[in-house]
Amino acid sequence: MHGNIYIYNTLSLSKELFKPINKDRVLMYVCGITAYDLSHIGHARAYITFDVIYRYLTKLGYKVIYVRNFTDIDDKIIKKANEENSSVEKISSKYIGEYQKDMNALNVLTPSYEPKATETINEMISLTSGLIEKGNAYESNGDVFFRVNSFEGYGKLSHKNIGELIAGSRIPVNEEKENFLDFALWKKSKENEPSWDSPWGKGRPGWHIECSAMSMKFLGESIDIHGGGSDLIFPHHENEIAQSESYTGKKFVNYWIHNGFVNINSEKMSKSLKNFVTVRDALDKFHPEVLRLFFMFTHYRSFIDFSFEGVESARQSLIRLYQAVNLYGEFKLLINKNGITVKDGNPLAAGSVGALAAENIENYKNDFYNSMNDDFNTAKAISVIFDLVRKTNKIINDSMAQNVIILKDLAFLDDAASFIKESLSGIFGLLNEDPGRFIELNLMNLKAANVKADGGVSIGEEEIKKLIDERNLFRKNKEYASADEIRKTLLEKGIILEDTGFGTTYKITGTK
RNA sequence: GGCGGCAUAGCCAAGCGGUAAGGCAGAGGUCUGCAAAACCUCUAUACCUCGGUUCAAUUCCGAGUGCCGCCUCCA
Repeated sequence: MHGNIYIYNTLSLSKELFKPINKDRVLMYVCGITAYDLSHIGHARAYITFDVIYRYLTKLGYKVIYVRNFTDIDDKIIKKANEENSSVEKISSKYIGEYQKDMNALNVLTPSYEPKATETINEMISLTSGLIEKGNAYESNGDVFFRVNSFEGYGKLSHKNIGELIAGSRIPVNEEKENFLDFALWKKSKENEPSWDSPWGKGRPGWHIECSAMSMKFLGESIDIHGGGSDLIFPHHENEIAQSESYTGKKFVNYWIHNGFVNINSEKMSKSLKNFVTVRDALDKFHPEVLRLFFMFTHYRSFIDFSFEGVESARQSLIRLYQAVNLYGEFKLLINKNGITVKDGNPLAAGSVGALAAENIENYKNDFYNSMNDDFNTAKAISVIFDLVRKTNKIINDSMAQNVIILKDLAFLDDAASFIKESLSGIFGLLNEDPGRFIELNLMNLKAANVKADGGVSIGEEEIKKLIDERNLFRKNKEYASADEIRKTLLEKGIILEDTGFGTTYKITGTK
């Protein structure tokens, strides 16, 4: 364990010391998707946010039981099924599948449980019955509504005043309801809609009741963390509290965590504005780790503007991280080949090899964990990693220049490398690719982006290699004019040459 | 109208009482025949405005301005 965690709780609008109900275990529930369409990057941000929280708490040693549900019965799904002449079951299972593909691609870990609403109907019915018995709900012509006035704490999460809500309402009054704020726990089903038998006739569950039912079924009556997008605060989460606490008489959730929204070019992302970006589209243009890093550069509660420039910036940053890992790998290889002398002893003169030997990896670790403990401040935690990267790059460069490294620096380097790996990979879900391959692919993309990816290349690998050999012969003989001529010829065919310490490599950029 | 949030360098973004993290871009340098890549170094003297509290405010309080979200399905 690394210190105390403080979490911003929507209930109190402030950061609170995190104390799980059971000190070794965390019960966490996150509202999942309604399966009727492809997921967009807003979903990606939400689930990456909670993925990092899940990974981090697990890393700290907590046994985290994480539930993330699927809403597979709902008005929108029914509408979509009708439009496509399909069935609710087919539509929901299709989009659940698509969602899982997206989450896997984004390296979002699978929660402990992923229940579907339709698998929890019995629990919802008994919850609803119980609420009627207690006087917190009433049946009205086949529908069952929650009586908002029966729950004293209504509004405590969204910090709303019920009286003002009524005053400001423009919603047409539903005649079946006693009060316009009352919300449906059970809906009488219409013709050709999926339905289940209930004490109130055939019907289907309302939306809010499912999360209470699933949360209680898998995690119990009181849990530690409940999360979701900030748009769910009202009315969804407010309603969950009302029905759950009325039913159990216990506090439903101790810490409410809500992530901020994703905007597109400073505008709210919405279907009516047609500025939706699906996860699919984003992954088409960017590596999943780039997207993860992009989100983690901003605190999870802030809104984030999704722009090409922003993600591009994150991509360059990720390359820098991979370059550092790569540099370290090459350096270790050099040491193994005895290209660098490892010597014991004290740091040499200030400013040269060993001047950094006093660095202690623990300082960086503490900074990192303190940042994460402060309401999961990934942006700050990442800055610590970048500091470390600069430090290790410098040590390696200095050592390579003098072909010598002292033991203390080497030890620091090894510790730093494993810490970078464990934090970025384990907690942030990054750096899971082979560094060399990642760098090559991404630098290639960078160039290709300026030319058009489909540029025709009218030259084979054999010929390229032959020309490279010819050119290197010219270079060896210092006949640079001829050497440059070959480079130019290849460039015209869409091939860029790069002379590295390991020989000449080439990249295909296309010619258009 | 009610509730909540945000305003920090060219761009993005942390910090939130003791004098400005990090990333991208940019500029120098190292390396290289040249180039590319990489690495290093540098890059904020009114932190939206005006008041107030304080020895000290970007950081707290008040007012203002400008954005944004929720109040209706929504991650």
